[in-house]
Amino acid sequence: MALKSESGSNGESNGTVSIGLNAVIVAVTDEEPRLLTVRPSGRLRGQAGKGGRESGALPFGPLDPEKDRTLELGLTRWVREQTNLELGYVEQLYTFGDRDREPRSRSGGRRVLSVGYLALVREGQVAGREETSWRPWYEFFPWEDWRRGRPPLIDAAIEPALDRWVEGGKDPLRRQEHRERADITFGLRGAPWDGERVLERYELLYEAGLVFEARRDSELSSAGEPATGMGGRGEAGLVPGRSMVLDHRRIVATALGRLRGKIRYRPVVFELLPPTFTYLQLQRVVEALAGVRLHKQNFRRLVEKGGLVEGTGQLVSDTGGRPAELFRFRHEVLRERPTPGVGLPGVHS
Amino acid sequence: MALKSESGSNGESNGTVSIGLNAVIVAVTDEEPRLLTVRPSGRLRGQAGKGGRESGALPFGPLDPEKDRTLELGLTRWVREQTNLELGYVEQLYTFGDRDREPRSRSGGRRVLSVGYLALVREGQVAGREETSWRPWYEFFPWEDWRRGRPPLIDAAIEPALDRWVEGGKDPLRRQEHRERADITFGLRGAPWDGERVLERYELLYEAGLVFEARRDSELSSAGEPATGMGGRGEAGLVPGRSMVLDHRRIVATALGRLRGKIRYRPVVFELLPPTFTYLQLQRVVEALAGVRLHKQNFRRLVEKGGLVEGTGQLVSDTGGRPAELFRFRHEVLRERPTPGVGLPGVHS
DNA sequence: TATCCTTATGCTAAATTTGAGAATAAATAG
DNA sequence: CTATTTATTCTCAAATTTAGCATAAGGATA
Repeated sequence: MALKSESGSNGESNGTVSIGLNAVIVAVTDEEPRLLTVRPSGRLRGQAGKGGRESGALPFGPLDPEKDRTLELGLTRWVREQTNLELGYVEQLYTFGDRDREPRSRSGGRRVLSVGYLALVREGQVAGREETSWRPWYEFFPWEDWRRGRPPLIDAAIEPALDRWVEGGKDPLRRQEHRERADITFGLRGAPWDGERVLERYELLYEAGLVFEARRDSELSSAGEPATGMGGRGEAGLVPGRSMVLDHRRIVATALGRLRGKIRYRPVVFELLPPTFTYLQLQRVVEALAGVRLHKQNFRRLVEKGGLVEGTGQLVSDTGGRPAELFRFRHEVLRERPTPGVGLPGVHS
Repeated sequence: MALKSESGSNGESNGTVSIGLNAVIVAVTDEEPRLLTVRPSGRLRGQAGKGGRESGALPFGPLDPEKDRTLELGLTRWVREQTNLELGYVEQLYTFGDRDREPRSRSGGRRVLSVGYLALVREGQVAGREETSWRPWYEFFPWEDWRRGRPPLIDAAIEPALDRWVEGGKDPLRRQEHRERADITFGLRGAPWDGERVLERYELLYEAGLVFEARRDSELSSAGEPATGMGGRGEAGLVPGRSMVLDHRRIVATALGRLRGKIRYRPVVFELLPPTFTYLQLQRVVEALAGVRLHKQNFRRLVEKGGLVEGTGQLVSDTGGRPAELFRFRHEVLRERPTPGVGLPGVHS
């Protein structure tokens, strides 16, 4: 038998779907990474956050198959039209196509895929629309911010809840797997914390029914059994953290994980900084993204040795101490080093 | 004005497109990374390779919006149905949606997006269909295989061709940019070679009109001017390397780059190996993927220290020398180290 | 003004990791 | 038995990283 690809239409799909583009637009202001959110609307309004915690949504727009030559151009076009933001760095993240990503009416029976993008903009730029706001990233993922040490909510809320989830496993083998997975993703019982596993952590919490979206989705799905170990008990037993509409928090988790990985081998941080900056500014932005504090002198040495920046000779004296020199990104580094990123020196200052 | 997302349909697209899933299925046999290709068919047959060099296509299948709950399940379903292969490791690569990816008739006017996946299968497994074949990866990208040193075709064919491309730039600024880009992506004029920039290299060659696909696409597009610096001169001036249908070679380039990056921080190599293996087998697979030779003793030390494998006590004596011990992947490493990959020690044996 | 506080920047000693290869072990081919 | 081949263990020097110490240079304040 021949492969399907041998058949007439070249095998590239028969059923149709519509495509939405979602943008995770990130900026860092006041040492806080933020993302641009819009207020959820229509039948999504109030879907999340009924328990008092308000919810957000990512900006999105449809792909216009006629006008938009490429996905990325489509994205930058409607972002420009809607928010006046001119996206510099844009990177495709992932295409989300689970049928259940929108549990209720499936857009009139039509399947909706959404292509997620990560975009970085300079500090200070803001969209002027009323419905949009820059929200601190870590409001959605409080357990990801280790800049002031291990977040207390891990021991206080997450670990015990995950323990319950593990215990609730059907058979010993299942429980063993759950235990393993919980330990690895959240660095429990001596396992190390891996800053890049943002998505794994969110998905584990979802599976364990510990984030709002999980409960919302299971309540909405008329047929299916609810995910392991959760019932419709309001917000009781939920882990802290602002929820989002549909699967948007998952998309943001993907973005954060990707960005944390990327800063280490590509000079993307500079997309978030003004043209000139001090070493400390640079360090604060890296720390904000990585979610950890870094050793100042070693960070400096690493960046220096990497040839990532060059001094401008100018000094700024609003540092609260000795004036600091302003540096700028050294473009030439791109042709000198294979992986010009900011290696993260050991944590803590 | 409100964002579009405020409007009724939740903003997620209006126009419809169809979705194809493309799989880059990789195995390593005889120290050679190979990918599963199918013979191009229908109006694609003979589109590429008319100059004698035959062309290939990636296996693909449509997404069935009704049946397939998730994209990944859809992929594994039709791969299983068509090839009997049971995909273990599957990773989404990228969604390709350029309108011009298929220059001619656009599937009856309907836009086609394709979601590319990377799948790893164990050495030895092969699909039984006649129309499929495992082709060495580096036939498509001869310049990526540095295991026997810098590929001569870089100096012989690529560098001079890129020089011409650079010289053909319209203005000095353009030429400067082209020069920079050529140097960085191909490691010319003292710039280092970065094994992970596979896609950048392919795209540069495409832009410079040095791969078959570029010429094919520009000939097919009735309206547009041909890309800089190429004309319809048969295969003259093309860089060696087997071409593929549509944008499939671009997808494969994405896969190779991603895989090269990934082996360094996730233990994915083991997906390509039998359950037990010798150090040299492991090393050969890593070398095959990375496209470089590694220092044997240091590689061993690195893998050992990383706790990636554990000895089985069994020996195999078909090594041609002293018998080697068989090792297996140590699952526990996942909970011990944040980034359990095979760091690449310095090149050369 | 002298002192203290703060941040910036330079420097170093110890510990680790890496790069290159010598040395030894254990098989097979003649 | 000897040469050859691959496996495995060690060593040593060079490079990098970690964790601080020390000095510089502002502003604030007694």
